[in-house]
Amino acid sequence: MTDLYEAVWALVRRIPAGRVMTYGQIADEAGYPGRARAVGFAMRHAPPDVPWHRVVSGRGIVSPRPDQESMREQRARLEQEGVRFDSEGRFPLWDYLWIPPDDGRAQRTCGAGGRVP
DNA sequence: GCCTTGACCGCAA
DNA sequence: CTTGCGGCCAAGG
Repeated sequence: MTDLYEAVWALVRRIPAGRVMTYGQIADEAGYPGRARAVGFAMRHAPPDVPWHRVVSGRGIVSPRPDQESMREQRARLEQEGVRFDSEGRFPLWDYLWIPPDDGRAQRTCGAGGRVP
C-alpha cells in the first residue's frame, strides 16, 4: 500500500467518536495537501478497522456515493454517535469537526455555536 | 503506458 | 440557490 493510504487510515483511526473530518482536511493533515480525491479512494480500499463513516464531504453533508447501502449505514452510525441530521441530510460541520491535537494549539468548536474558520 | 472515472475542493459566473 | 472549470492522485480498462 502507498504511504498516502497508510497515513490517511492512521489519521482516520484517530478520529474520536462523535467527531468527523473532511476529505480535504484529512489529506492536509496527513501530509498530502490537495489530494482530497485520493482520500476517497483510500476510503474505498479501507480495511474494516478504519472508521470510514466519520469521513464526510467538506460542506457538512454525507457524500453521495454509488452504494446507497453504506451511505445509509454511515448516517446511522453517525446518528448513533450523536450527530444530528436535518431533513436535507445535512449537519452543522463546525460543531462536529475534529481538529487533530497538533502542538499546543487550543481547539475550540466544542459546542461554541459560532463559526470557526 | 495513455485515457477515463471517481466516497473531493474551491472559486467564479 | 445551481453550474461550470481546473487541479490532484490512484485504479481499472
